Amino acid sequence: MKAPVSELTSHLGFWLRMVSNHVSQAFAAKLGDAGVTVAEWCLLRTLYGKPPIAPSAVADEMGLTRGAITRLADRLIAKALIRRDASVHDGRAQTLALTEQGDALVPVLAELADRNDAAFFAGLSPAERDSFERLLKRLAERGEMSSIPID
Amino acid sequence: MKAPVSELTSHLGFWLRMVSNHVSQAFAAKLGDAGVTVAEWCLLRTLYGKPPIAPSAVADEMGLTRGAITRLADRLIAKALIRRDASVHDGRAQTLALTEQGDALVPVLAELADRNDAAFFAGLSPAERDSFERLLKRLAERGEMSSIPID
DNA sequence: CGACGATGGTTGACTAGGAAATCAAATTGA
DNA sequence: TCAATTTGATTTCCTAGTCAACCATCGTCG
Repeated sequence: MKAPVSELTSHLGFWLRMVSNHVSQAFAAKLGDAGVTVAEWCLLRTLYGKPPIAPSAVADEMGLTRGAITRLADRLIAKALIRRDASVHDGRAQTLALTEQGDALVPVLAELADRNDAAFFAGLSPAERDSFERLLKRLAERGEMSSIPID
Repeated sequence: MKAPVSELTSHLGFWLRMVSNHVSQAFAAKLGDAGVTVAEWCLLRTLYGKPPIAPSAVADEMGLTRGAITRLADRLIAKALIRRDASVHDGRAQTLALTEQGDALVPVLAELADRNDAAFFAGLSPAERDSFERLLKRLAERGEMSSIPID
């Protein structure tokens, strides 16, 4: 007697991904209206309220490669939302920082993020939301997850 | 007095994505050892135990475009795991079906999926896992999510 | 002091997906 | 019946990542 092959839907990971994708796609659509992608938002938010920071540090924080940060930064520079300057101390190094426009945009996008999150989890009671958050954070901690999730 | 701009980490969606990405990446690595991607696994599992099915139906089920299915199928055909045949009834239509090798591989990959899921959620008690699943399914139902989540 | 390995960043080749144009076959209707 | 529309699938072009090769500069040590 052979065990049946498990369904895709029999895994918690399946439902996790399903819900996660929908939340992100809804958020991506809202951000899209504002002319930025999710990755761009993450970079903007990462730079917000901090002194200029090295691309390599951003790469570590966001869990992307340096090459990805170079290109991501290129796009945001083209949109005049961030600035790239040569480091004073190190001829190889660069720093990334928000422009005034970028700085002004972050609160607007943060508001979108707040609303997206609220809308999606409105179906849960406060107690359920709390429980959900606790479980997610426990899984994150246990799995030693740290970098900002992009895709 | 201005409200502070919310942190990335202040959103449930952030933690959801974080955990979801780690589960998927761990699974992707395991599948990678077996020579397939997550999307390929989803397609293989979708074809398993069914009569030959149209690419367009697969696209709907998996939530990918038809173009994506064409290419995904191309890759799996190159690996001799699936077969594409012209429909008898309709000169435009094709059907996709597992080859013998594909059929034999699915249970192996399903086992990987089972183990990946079990390992990741081992940190939760049965009651917690149950609660987590219930919440995810409620969110999925409420958000009218149906297609298989790929990325 | 000067060569040489390490480090910071960029670039090229590749992968995987989406949107829209395209092609061929089927269906519809005047 | 046959022209027009619709439908199934593929293809082209674009976006956004990775990996690995590369370039320049820094720091070290002989």
